[in-house]
Amino acid sequence: MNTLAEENYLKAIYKLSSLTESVSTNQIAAAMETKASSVTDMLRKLSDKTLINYTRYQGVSLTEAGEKVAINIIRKHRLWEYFLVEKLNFKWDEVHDMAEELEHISSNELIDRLDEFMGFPKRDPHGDPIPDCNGQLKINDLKPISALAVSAGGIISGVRDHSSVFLQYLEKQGLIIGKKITVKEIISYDNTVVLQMDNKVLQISREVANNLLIAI
Amino acid sequence: MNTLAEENYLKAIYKLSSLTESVSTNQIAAAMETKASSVTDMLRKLSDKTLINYTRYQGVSLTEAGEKVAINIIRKHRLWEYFLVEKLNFKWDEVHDMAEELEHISSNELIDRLDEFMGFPKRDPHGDPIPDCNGQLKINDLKPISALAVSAGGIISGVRDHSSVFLQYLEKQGLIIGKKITVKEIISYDNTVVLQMDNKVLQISREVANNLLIAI
DNA sequence: TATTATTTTTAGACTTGTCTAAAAAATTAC
DNA sequence: GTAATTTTTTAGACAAGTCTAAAAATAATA
Ligand SMILES: [Mn+2]
Ligand SMILES: [Mn+2]
Ligand SMILES: [Mn+2]
Ligand SMILES: [Mn+2]
Repeated sequence: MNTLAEENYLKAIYKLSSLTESVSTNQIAAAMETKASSVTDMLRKLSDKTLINYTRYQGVSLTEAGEKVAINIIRKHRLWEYFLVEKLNFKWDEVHDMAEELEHISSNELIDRLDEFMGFPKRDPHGDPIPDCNGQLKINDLKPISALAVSAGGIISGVRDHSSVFLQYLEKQGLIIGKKITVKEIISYDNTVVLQMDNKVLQISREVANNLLIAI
Repeated sequence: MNTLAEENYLKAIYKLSSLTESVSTNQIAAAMETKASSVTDMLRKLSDKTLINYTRYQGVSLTEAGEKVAINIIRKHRLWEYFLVEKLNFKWDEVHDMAEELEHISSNELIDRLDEFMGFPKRDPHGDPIPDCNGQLKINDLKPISALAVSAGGIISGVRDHSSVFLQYLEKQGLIIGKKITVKEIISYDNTVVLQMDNKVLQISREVANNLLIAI
């Protein structure tokens, strides 16, 4: 159907589309760690397959067909991540690269059975929603800790940064999904956030507060 | 490490090596459903990487490094097949193409954990032995029903032909792994084999008897 | 052994996906 | 509103893997 490279481009465009309506060549190049000229070549190909809307110099958006493909890749990625963590006992910072390969296994029957085998999980290990087999995706209902006022709180439910270093840092601090936190204070000098969690008090930087999501 | 194409060639050469010591270009081309000229190109590449012993016009054999890679691919293929049948409830004639993709997922840590998750199975759904994580592979101890004399018998333990049509035929006849059979008669005209299984008597052709393996 | 026939390799071309360097278009600055 | 800057596209090249057609080596045959 679609090549591995095509699928990766569609996924990248889909993710960038949540930020801005129209996605630029350079944005895609940065996200995929490739050159703008390579992106242009691929955009023409995806346009020929009517997976994207593209006119030269005008940026791109996914067509309905393209969005369907992208969501399916994301479904596979997140289900495989769930499998790796829940069934094979990997840690949440170890699974991304494996899922990056597994998401390209073509069979939809396989992924639907895997979904069933795991009891139709709703979120991946990083708190991201898993699209169902019809491509329905729960809208994002999480917000960063940095959006909370003093004395507000909630349950840690996701991350915005998926890098190993960040995930390992969170785990070391005990800031894992499911934990309840309350904002005790926001230090005005540098926006450091002081949190209450269990019976501990801990400080996190503005940067961390921006990338740690809670359900309220 | 190695590309998908390289891995597929190494696996094909490994399998052909069990029949003849040295493998020819045309044998590989037939097995991979490709052209001899394509094979020659790839042989030079594999030779440069010292994964095969190759001198022009002389046929090829795997080096130790090449054999290690091949066995690892086969390990992955068979473990994924086992997973698909035992955990996701696929039938034994449905899993080959999916395993053909999954065998190229690179992580060895993943496959070792999958192995552990399933309780270190010894054979795949077709009765083929699964190499362990050190590349140790049980030697083939099965033989075709066609090698049995009248009144001899054994337990159905594997197949030589992995095609869907053959596997579906076997299932329809109830000739599945684990069943005990006895040879009642061999019809001399065309070598049809008359079998006793449970309380039934059934006839299979020479062709089928050649491709159905038993442990004695 | 000389002549066929078969197998294997080379030569040259094509596709996919990538790159660098240069040109063209769109933005931003003055 | 022209000039400088940034963004995007084109031109041309390369590696991987494949193909067809032709040449070279090996094997079979008479
Ligand atoms: Mn991931
Ligand atoms: Mn994730
Ligand atoms: Mn198989
Ligand atoms: Mn098998």
